[in-house]
Amino acid sequence: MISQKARYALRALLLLAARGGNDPVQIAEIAEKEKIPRKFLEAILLELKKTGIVRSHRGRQGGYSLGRPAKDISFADVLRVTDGPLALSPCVSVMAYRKCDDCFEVSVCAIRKALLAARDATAQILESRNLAAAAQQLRRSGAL
Amino acid sequence: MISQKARYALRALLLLAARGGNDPVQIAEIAEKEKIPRKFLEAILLELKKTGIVRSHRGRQGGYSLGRPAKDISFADVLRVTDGPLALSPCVSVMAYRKCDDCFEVSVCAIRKALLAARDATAQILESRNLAAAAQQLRRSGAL
DNA sequence: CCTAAATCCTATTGACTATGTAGGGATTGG
DNA sequence: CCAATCCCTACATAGTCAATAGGATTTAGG
Repeated sequence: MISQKARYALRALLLLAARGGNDPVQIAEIAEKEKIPRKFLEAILLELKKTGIVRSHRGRQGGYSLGRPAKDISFADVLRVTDGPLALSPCVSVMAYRKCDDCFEVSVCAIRKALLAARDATAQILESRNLAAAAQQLRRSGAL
Repeated sequence: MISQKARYALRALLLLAARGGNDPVQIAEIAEKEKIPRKFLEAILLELKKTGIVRSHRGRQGGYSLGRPAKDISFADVLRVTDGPLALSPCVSVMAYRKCDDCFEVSVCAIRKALLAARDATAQILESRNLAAAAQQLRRSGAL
């Protein structure tokens, strides 16, 4: 299951994507529109900023906007920031490989082979879904 | 990421599958061979038993054996017991559907559409991998 | 029938994580 | 300058994960 943090992040980013424009949107506004606890959202946006997914503008009239075109921000990008690797095991993670603590021999691990196939399937989907497409979908269904 | 519990469960089940035979294997033996904390393994096997994945024999000369043919026990079956639904969100779970707490309208949720595709891809893989195939793989590579 | 060996069951513990809150520091537009 | 805004650190609370403890129940075999 994805975390609540991930849901909040995705909702906030979809709002930014829907705005499209370049003027920053303030935390307070996002929090209110998306019913996200303000201080928690603050922390989430800060993390997203560190990875370049969003950009911030400080001071009066400040706020957040997307760090790159919405079509270049995938669901996988976001989930990796909020929830860590997509993989079901460190030994099948592409972005953050690590041997399992109790694995005696990676190359012959039958569990690993299955989890690797699962990771590839998940990553293929989540990397192909981006904010632009999702926002457009919402627009078409009249939800925005 | 899957839980440690899931790893232990899969390893224990692979051992049972490799034995093939019908005579029960005792907790103590599985724990020692697979380096699993004995009491923890006890709890895991108990859970697996409740869902029919394994069968137990009490009393002297007791122990555990697979509850059905190894080829009919998928990785998905096991992970659902130890780690809950495969889905990344309750609203895309087939085995345990539930509306997300803060979802205003399921039918137009753009997040849901992506997570649903991810679930289908993962489930397709994990339901197709079973203990018999995994055990055979181990046998071929000389790990058993 | 008695006992040893095994599973079954409930409760508890310690460490860690998830979700949020509090308070103030740093920056910048007007 | 000052007020609005993001930035940062610390803390709180509840829940989950991994493991342990201790005994109750069942059964094979003498």
